[in-house]
Amino acid sequence: MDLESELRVHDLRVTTPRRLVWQVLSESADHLTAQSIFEKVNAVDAAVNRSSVYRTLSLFAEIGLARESKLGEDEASRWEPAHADDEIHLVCESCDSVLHHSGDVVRSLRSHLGDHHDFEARAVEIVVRGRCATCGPAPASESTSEPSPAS
Amino acid sequence: MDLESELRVHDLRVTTPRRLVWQVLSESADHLTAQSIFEKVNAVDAAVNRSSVYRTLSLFAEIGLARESKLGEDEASRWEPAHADDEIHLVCESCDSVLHHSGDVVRSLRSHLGDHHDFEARAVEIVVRGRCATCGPAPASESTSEPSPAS
DNA sequence: CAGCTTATTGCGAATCGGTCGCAATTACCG
DNA sequence: CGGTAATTGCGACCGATTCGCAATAAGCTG
Repeated sequence: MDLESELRVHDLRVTTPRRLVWQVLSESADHLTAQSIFEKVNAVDAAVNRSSVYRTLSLFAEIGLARESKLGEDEASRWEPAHADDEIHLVCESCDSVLHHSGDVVRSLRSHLGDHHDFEARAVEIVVRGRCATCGPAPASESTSEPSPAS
Repeated sequence: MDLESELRVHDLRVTTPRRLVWQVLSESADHLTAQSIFEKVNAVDAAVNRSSVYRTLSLFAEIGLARESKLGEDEASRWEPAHADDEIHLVCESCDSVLHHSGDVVRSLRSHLGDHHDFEARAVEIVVRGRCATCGPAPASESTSEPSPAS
């Protein structure tokens, strides 16, 4: 996806903060916090301010380049390049990894709500917290901790 | 549900803040913010502090009396008496009402993730934003009028 | 390239939801 | 009626995010 043209389409200027934020965002596979994006950007160009990063991120969200999601029960927002809307987040509480899953859940939920409950779904947000395949199928009956707990 | 016994089961003391918070929480049908709960509680007994309300709410969440959810994209957490886990929130962006919906979505999502993806779901959170039945099935192509913003 | 206009930035202060440390209370047990 | 640990009230604190405003610079236009 081309940042420049995407910005131009919306009559927005191509600036250093925007270029850098986009670079960081699209290069990282992970779900980053605004803070860590700021740090990465700042490491490249110390002149870029935190506010600009925040402003740029919400701008990107508006024009559909980025997506914000609150994954942790408490934590700050996480950012990622925009995806298809039908993505749900699987957050592993053991290793903190975040998987994407796109199935027909969202689609069928949408139509179910529309058909039977007259509710027109616009945005569907699904976050599932649990344990991923790598961290073992079942949490030991007691110790609720990392894959290699110090017993 | 009986607050006193529920607290006693967990070796917790029955105090004024806890009694009042529970009263407010269970009497209101709505999804309240900690702030508004504090205000209501405070109106009854001005001696109750904000911190206590926060502490009480998270305590209630821990012992399964209350449930916290982030409904708005940005807003503060909302609180409600605990429900079955299989509840999803339908937030109407036109009238701001919040409906509950319990279907097998959650259940089937759980088993699907478990069966096909080795992901053991613990907590499933689904928030659907859109338009409720009352606010009209389809948003007029332009005028985003609010039929009856209420509750 | 120089000049102009105005979108965007940097800066720092402000806001806001929520948490914390600690001394004063107070619920509950005997 | 104590004794004692759980809980509270208080106020300072925190981290994420936002805001106002003057300075800067992107993108014309000539």
